Amino acid sequence: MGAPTVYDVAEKANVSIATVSRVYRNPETVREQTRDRVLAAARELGYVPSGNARGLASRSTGVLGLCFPDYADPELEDDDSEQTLYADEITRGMERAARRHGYALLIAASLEGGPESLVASVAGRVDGFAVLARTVATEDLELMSRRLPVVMIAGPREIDHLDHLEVANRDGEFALTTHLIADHGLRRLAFVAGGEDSPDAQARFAGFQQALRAADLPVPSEPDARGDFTQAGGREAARRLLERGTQPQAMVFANDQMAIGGLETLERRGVRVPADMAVVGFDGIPLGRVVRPSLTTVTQPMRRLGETAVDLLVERLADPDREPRSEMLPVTQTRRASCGCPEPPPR
Amino acid sequence: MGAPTVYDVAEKANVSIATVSRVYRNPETVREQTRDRVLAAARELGYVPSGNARGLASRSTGVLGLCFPDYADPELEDDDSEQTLYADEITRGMERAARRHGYALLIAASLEGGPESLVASVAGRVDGFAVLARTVATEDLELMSRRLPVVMIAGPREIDHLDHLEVANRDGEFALTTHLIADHGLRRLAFVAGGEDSPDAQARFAGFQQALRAADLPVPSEPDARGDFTQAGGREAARRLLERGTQPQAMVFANDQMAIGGLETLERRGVRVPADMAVVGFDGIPLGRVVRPSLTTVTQPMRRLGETAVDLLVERLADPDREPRSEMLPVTQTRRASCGCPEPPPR
DNA sequence: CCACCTAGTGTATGCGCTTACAGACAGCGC
DNA sequence: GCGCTGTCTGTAAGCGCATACACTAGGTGG
Repeated sequence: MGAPTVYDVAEKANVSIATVSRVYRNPETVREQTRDRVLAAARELGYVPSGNARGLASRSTGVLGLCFPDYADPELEDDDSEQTLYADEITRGMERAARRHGYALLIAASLEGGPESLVASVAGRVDGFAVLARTVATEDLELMSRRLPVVMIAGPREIDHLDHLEVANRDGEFALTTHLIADHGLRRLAFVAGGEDSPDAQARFAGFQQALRAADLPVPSEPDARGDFTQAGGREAARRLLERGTQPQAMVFANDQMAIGGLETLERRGVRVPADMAVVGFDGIPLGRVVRPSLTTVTQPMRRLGETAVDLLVERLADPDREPRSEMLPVTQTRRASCGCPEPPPR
Repeated sequence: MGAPTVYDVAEKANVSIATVSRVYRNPETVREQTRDRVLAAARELGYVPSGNARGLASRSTGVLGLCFPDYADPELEDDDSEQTLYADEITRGMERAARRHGYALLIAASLEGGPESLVASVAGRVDGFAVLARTVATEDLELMSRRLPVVMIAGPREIDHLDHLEVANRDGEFALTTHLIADHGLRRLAFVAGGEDSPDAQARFAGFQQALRAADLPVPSEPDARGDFTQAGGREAARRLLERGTQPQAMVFANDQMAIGGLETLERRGVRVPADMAVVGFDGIPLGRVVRPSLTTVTQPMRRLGETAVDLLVERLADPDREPRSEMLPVTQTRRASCGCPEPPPR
């Protein structure tokens, strides 16, 4: 029953446990002949080093953690796919980068069970972790960051000694809006915001405003409509915008899901896109490539977000006293048909 | 620098380390007053139990692992979304179930670095793990399964003492094909297979054959075309099928991505779907709901797959001598427009 | 030929926790 | 009053490994 340990291997290979350990930690310090004997014994016994013991002795776990929001309610399905995708792609990026650095990745969705259990389930098991958005209560973050490196991804920068990572929401929306104005000659643009408190949506709106200002167009102080980041929200917002007195020439949605919902409403109302109405989103989800007309959007570097998060953690692990860093990742513009640009080839 | 330990807390709370430990493991065995004192001290010190030490002492890590294929090549983008989605949804399901059972989830994509590193990075860190598809080399599986519970998800059952989990590929394809024949009166059906060695695709083809046989239609011994599970593969396969002498009335694709590629080809060639050609897929990816015509398919219970995997692991952890189990999860049919059924309402 | 290194290995300690086991102390019935 | 029970807490022995340090054997240069 009991799994084989260094002792078993040492005995079988006629060496001491220290040598067995060295074979795994610093193979170059062990004579080749001895090393082979140990590895043979290990293989024969089915020995695998215990991560626990190793971690305890070397006071490091070799594991990085990621806390992300648990949108994955069984009821929800497609409308949450942006959010899960968001998390999934970041997870993937982190996993790759972590592995490259020799770490494994522990993931933990939040909510349910309270933050207490989240913190407990992650902290003490990892060497450092990343927090996606506002997943973890501030006080817990405070607590944890006293113990180990924490990097905040796309979340509020409430704790200023944490490393921090975000995407250029504002710049991206500025550039995209400017594209509509400058390249397509549009003047009446409506902005559909997301959740009230989403810093992402706020930054995007700011970029939108900035673009109007730069073009000497009237700058609204509030978004023209508000959705909740879902397709349904986008459908509804588009409906309301169509019912206003003077219709806009373009709808700028704070994310792709809403934009796609907006396209549905427009199609049903017989409004031609992009001829009568330009539509753009934000995020760059795969769906945007498939809907008709295909969606012009700002593509976020999700995977790089995850990779960079790991890089920051690894850096800090190497140098705990390094100054906290804040990085902003650039976004790219994806011009497709819904803004009036030509449909890109099918690849 | 050193993080606070039980000793620090014990000293501050004027108790022994055993009591501190008990406060966390078996709170009910500690007098309330003592417990509060300990918790207060812990909070003040910022104490969090070390997972390593805990695991070592109690010989269990409280962590479950998941190994999945690393499709996430930076080059690939949308065409791999089915596969990543597959893995992501299962991951999500596992994460939820694991948390429900009090476990955390460690994930590890394979490839790159060889199986050695995969095994090493996961085993010895977890109490058990799930393997998605043919992610792990058989010999490593053999090795690992001697040490801890392993459940194989949707992979070959090469090792018969492992718990095993799959979806009803054959039944699902049988039912869907039968729907085309019985409800839509189609007689000439073509099957587009996936990768040569995919057991999933094979089972689906078997279901397809079975349906033809049941309807007294000629049963092909080989798929009519073969793709590689990508949209591009589907486009190409559809093209070849159209160039054959007698065209089929329906194309049955082994997965949704290929089916969507097929739709593209058909649209470009002016073949009306479903009037001139029915198209069905398999998987139930979100894209299928959005493409026009919307895709009829067999929906896999991805998330439940993950949840069930965890259930199996937890069961086996509780009773290591239990007989190995093999479960087959049912699939559901999703009838949309591409087979000739009416377009479902937009939700 | 001896002091001195170097490469390779062994010994012993401790990482921070869990958990038998033992002890202390109060309440209880006889 | 005594033993007994039950409740609460402390003592101590590891869990499986990493690693500082000690040690050995074989060079090396003087």
